[in-house]
Parts: sequence; structure tokens; C-alpha cells
Amino acid sequence: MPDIQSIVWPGQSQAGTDGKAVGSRTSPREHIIAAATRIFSRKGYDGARVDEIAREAGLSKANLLYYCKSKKALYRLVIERVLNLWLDALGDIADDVNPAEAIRTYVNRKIELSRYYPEASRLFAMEVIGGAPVIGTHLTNHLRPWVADKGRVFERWQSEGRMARVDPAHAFFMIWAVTQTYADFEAQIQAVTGTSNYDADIYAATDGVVDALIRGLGLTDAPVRENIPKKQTSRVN
Amino acid sequence: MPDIQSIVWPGQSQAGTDGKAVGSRTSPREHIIAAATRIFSRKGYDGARVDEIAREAGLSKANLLYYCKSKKALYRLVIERVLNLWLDALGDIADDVNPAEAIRTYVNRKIELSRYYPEASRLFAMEVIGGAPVIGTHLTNHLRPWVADKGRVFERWQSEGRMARVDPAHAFFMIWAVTQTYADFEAQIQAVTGTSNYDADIYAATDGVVDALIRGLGLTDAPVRENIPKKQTSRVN
DNA sequence: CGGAGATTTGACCATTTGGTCAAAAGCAAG
DNA sequence: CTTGCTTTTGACCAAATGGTCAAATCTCCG
Repeated sequence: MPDIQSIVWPGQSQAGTDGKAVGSRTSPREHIIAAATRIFSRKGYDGARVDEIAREAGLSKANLLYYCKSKKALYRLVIERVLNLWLDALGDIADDVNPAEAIRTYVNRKIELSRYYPEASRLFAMEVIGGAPVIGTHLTNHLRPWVADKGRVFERWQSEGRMARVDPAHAFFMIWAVTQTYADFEAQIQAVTGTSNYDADIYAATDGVVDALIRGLGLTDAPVRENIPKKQTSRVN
Repeated sequence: MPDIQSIVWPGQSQAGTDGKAVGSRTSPREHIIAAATRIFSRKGYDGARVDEIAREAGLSKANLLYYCKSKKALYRLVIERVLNLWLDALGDIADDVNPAEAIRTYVNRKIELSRYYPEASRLFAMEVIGGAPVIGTHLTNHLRPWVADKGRVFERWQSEGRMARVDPAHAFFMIWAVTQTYADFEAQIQAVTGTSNYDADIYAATDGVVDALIRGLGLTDAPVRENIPKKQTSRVN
């Protein structure tokens, strides 16, 4: 798995105020952002101390403030980067292979990502739970059109009888909810399962959950007959 | 829907230091806890100000501290109450009716609860995301046995071929993830759907998601033939 | 009324914290 | 070495915040 930085802003090296590139491979700014991501995700914005982030990054508080004007600005940097990671991870959903495989791939990628960057996942979750004060507009500007776009694939599948008639947006909400749970609620899951080796056990059990997800969305390889709608008493979509 | 207080600690009225019951219907302590729940869930522990909670409860900060020794103690009260609400809401899963209906009822109850007490849901989520420092032990002591117990119902259903072979604990994780998403990630969902009337739209779309959940877990009214296992390449359970 | 205990409050305090600043290194080029 | 810049730092500050306390107010009851 590539480094979080290279995923998000692949080649963007930090530049001084005059535009001169800084020498070191990972600019101090990057170190700061990485450290801040860790601390913020662990303590939340208000719980995080600038001094602590500085220490984590290996410099003095004053020096950190030299690179990032303020705590709020730093948080903005971090959360926006996390959002980009999240949006990138959305990737695309292959609409040329069979739906079940396409979604299985997507879901697995998402779970892996959440498990690989649990801090990012948690930080994102906290932001949203807190009302997404910083990234709210980004969500409407980027996530919304993405969902609208990919939702069209779902609709096509549905009209072809290869997917249950679940509101596309909500199908995504369902997928995201499940995939993120393993990163965000690790503490709860660990308390319940009592596992001593979280990652291993989760990996083992995850497949079954993914299967359930696929099955629930009624995704199939080919058009089916009676695996779909059933037109329950409840309104669908 | 009953008041949050009566759900959690039904008849337990606050008592003075000498054990004399306080007269007013809702003791000041209850007001404080209710206010604290609101503020904590909105700002998190570190973001919440004691003074603000006091104002929300309609008293002075000093007076609030007279009823609750410290901010941390107040948080403990609040979070434990929220946990109780959550545990109570788990209720039981009827194992005498058909699985699909039993779970549908359970899930709907859970969603309703999350939507009715979004603050509680969010507060709980923040606690867990933060590593459940306060309620960690409670989770292992109460939630874990509950899951072990109810999991047995799932196993019976599975052996009867009335439920897909998903690890029972993870079946719950999946259910909880989906049900809580609508409370915790309201900001994101609102950004994506762009709805102006959240509750109404969510209610409408929720049914489809519940259907998908039921379908995914392979829950049926009666023993089935080929709707289950399929023994995928992936390990289940 | 009088008084004992519960309640309420404004003033106050110690500490923490985000942020500033001037001065002190580094450091590359002339 | 000097000059001019970037980087680094310790000292410092104003504001905020959790918590204390003694005094004031209220309440109930004899």
C-alpha cells in the first residue's frame, strides 16, 4: 500500500514563500501534516494540543506555527487531505464486468483502505458527526455529483434486473456504513469479539459480511428472475 | 416515544446528600444531564464548555458544579446513561416468530431510536471512535454477553437454514453500522441527497435499506432451499 | 420569627493553551 | 568574513477554562 502522502498529493512538494523548493525528501510541512493527522484522529480537534502535534512531528511548537499559521489552518489542511484520500478511494465502479464482482471489488478496496488508514477514517467520521463544518461544502461539491454519477450505473443494473431496487444513494450509504464500521468502531468490535488479533480476525469474518452486502443489494452476474424486488409491503425507493 | 430519562432510569429520582428526595418533577440533576447530553454530543467532550452546559440547563456554572463534582464526572454520567439507552434499545430479538419479521422489527426499532435520539447516537459514536475510554469495560461486560446470547438465536436460525451463515457478531455489526449511519452521518447524507426535509426522505428510503439488510442476511420466513449458503470461495464464519 | 440545612451566586484563582516576537542559529553566495 | 535569507527557539502573553469559596438567599419546620 502506498504512502498516504503519495496517494493524496503525489508529487506536490512543499515550496517556500518564494517558491523555492525545499530540499529534504519529505518537507517538514508533510511531517507536520502526518503527525497532525495522527493526533487529531486520536483526540479530535479540541482535544488535540498544538504542542503535542509539534512534538509528534519532532519540532517545537513555535516552529510548527512557523509552517502552519494556526491550529485551525492545520486542521483544514489535514481534513482536506483526508477527504481527498476518501474521494480518491471511491475510485470508480467497473460497469463493464458483472455487478457482483464490481461491487465486491469496490467494497473490499474500501474496507482495506479503512483498515489501512484508520486514523483518516476516524478523523473523517468525527468531522461528519460534528456536522462537517469544514468539509460540508466539499461534500456537496464533490461527493454529491460522484454519487449521482455512479448511481446511474446502479439504475442501469436495476433496470436490467441485475440489482435490487434500492435507492442508489442509500445503497452507497449502506456500503460505506459497513466498510467504515471496522475502522471507526474498532473499540466496540474488539470489546464484543474479545479478539487479541484484530486485523486477522476481522479479515476472516469480513468476507461473510461482504457476501451479505452483495446478496442484500441483489447483485448478480446475469439477469435473474425471482431474486429481486418481491414488491414487499414497504416502499422501495 | 417515551422520554429519554424514563427510558434509562425509569423511577430513579435524584436524592439530596441526606437522601431526601427533591421535590420538582424533574430534578435539576436531570436537567443538567439532558443539557450536557446535547452539548457533549454537539461539541464532544473537549469541545464542550462547562459554562455552556450550565447555561443550556439554565443555571450558573458554579451551581452546576454543585450538583456534579466535575466535568469529567458529568461526562461519565451522561455517557453511561447513553450506553444504557443503547443497551436497552437492543431489547430482545423475538425468536418465536419468523426471522425476517423479527429482525425487521429489531432494525426498525433501532433506526427509529437512532433518529429519535441522534445526540445520544452521536455521543456514543464519538466515545467509541475515541477508543471508548470510559465505556470500554461496560461494553465487554454487557454488550459482549448480550451478543453472545443473541448470537445463539442466529446460529439456530442458520442451522435451520433460515439465515445465511454470517458470523453472528458480525451480523450485528452490520446491522448497527447501517442503523446508526442515518443519525451519525446525517451531515454527509444530507450533503449527498441534498434533501431539505431529512427525516421524511430518510424514512421513505429506509425501507429499501432494511429490505436489503434482511435479504443480505438471508432471513426467510420458513426454511429455504437455495437462498442460503452457496458455499462461496470465501470463508464464512 | 428563628434557625438549620439546602441552594445559588459572583468573585476569584491556577493552569492551560493558542499564538506572538525578538533574538539567535544555519546557511548559501559573494 | 560579511551579507542576506531561512529556519529555530525560548520567553512571553492574553484569553479561556475548570474549579473553589465564602457569602448570600431560599426553604422548610418548629
